Amino acid sequence: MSAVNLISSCETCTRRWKNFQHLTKEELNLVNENRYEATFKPGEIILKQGSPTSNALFIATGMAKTYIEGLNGKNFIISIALPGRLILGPGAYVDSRHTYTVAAITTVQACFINFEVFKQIVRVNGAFAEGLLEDISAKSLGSLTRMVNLSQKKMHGRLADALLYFSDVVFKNDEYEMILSRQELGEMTNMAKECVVRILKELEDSGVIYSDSSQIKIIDREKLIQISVKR
Amino acid sequence: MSAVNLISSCETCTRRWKNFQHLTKEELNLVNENRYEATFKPGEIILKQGSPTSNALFIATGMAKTYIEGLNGKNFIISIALPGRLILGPGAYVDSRHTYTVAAITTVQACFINFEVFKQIVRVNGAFAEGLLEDISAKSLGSLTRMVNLSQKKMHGRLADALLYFSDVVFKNDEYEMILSRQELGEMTNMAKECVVRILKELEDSGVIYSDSSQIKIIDREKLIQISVKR
DNA sequence: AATTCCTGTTGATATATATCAATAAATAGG
DNA sequence: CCTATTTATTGATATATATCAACAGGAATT
Repeated sequence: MSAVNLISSCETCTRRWKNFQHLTKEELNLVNENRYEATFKPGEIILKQGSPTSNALFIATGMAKTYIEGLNGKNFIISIALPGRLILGPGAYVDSRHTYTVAAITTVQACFINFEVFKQIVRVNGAFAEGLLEDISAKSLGSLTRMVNLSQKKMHGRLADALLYFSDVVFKNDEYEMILSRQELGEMTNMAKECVVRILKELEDSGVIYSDSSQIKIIDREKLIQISVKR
Repeated sequence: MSAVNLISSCETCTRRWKNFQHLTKEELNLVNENRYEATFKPGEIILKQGSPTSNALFIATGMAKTYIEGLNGKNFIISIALPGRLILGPGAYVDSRHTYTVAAITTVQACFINFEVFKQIVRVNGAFAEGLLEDISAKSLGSLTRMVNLSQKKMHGRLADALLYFSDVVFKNDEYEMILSRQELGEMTNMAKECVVRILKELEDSGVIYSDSSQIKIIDREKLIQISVKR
């Protein structure tokens, strides 16, 4: 972890969380004075599940995975953490513990904001509080939808969902590098890695996607959406 | 639905949401002036998924089920709605639509609070906003935990979880009336109704619970918890 | 009381999915 | 550049779970 700040201030940061727009100059300064930066190498853990929520996290550059360490050491990948997004599990307002682990996938430049300061501003700034409520609500809605999808869809549909998530949310492109291993794709879609391999191959054989071990290209998006909805 | 209010005011209501303690007398009056009551018969729909979140809901007496209407008309039961709890899906702060349907199980006396008024108070009262954040966060954390449990546990563990939920959260008693049908228990634990029947029988045969079609009694709680954790 | 319509129950079977074992390919370290 | 280690792939098999079919029992309706 580097001790030198690469970002000069929150005020001028181009990748900052959208909700910071509701802060006064003084509040933004307060945030800026109570943040620190760190750089993580691929694979390194940025936040550990169960540790105290001393900080809210933001990613300036790079990508990370957020996951819950579940039963028998089996992980459950929740999302890909991206620049500009608040990374703060619901535990912050429940048991003051991080709900999930965050681990760097690429090199990650991270920004930590003191959570007590953050929380204090939430108390006095209604618009900021509402922005946080919107953020947490969106994530909560996402969890509910995902829970239903995981429960009611078969493997093909679940994997299609994951492929579309990378295309629509993570890379905003029909062609992208698959930054997760087959094992990890399984941890995201609740399937065994062998099944991930087999279904990716099926999707390729039927002309829906192109795939080699590290690259994915969505060729027939309509069909992929159909698979996502129907199975 | 009755037009007469059975509850005289929020100020004196003994079943009100805990977070109302942070409101000033004026704010509580404002809430009270912008609420209306209604009584629902078993089976009736109180809030419909997808409809506008014009109101936050509270239950004064009775019980309801909250569920998402998922794929192919298959429902997913989220929780049992109980008196004293805020019933407001995350959609309220995302797309202004109810995320799930709420249907009465018993006769339900419900209290509707105008959501715009509610939201306005959130903006100006920091402690109330924080209380709402805690409430929403607790539900979000619950969803995440549930998602992992549904994904990683086998049928026995999932059903054990449901039985413990009724005991610990809904009835606070080791013996209770099973207010859901086998079909609905399946919609809560993601299993076919036939499997619910079979596993309930197994649990009874092995002396963990007593069960007839409408009554459940937890006989060996330790063992039930063990099944919940291990399978 | 007869009828209808649910819900619950049971056994047989089909299907989805995980696990196991073996090998191939890719990657990291020396 | 070679070796060690992880990751990907494939086929065979085991397991978990859903579906189907048939019937029983209760509650509601006529």
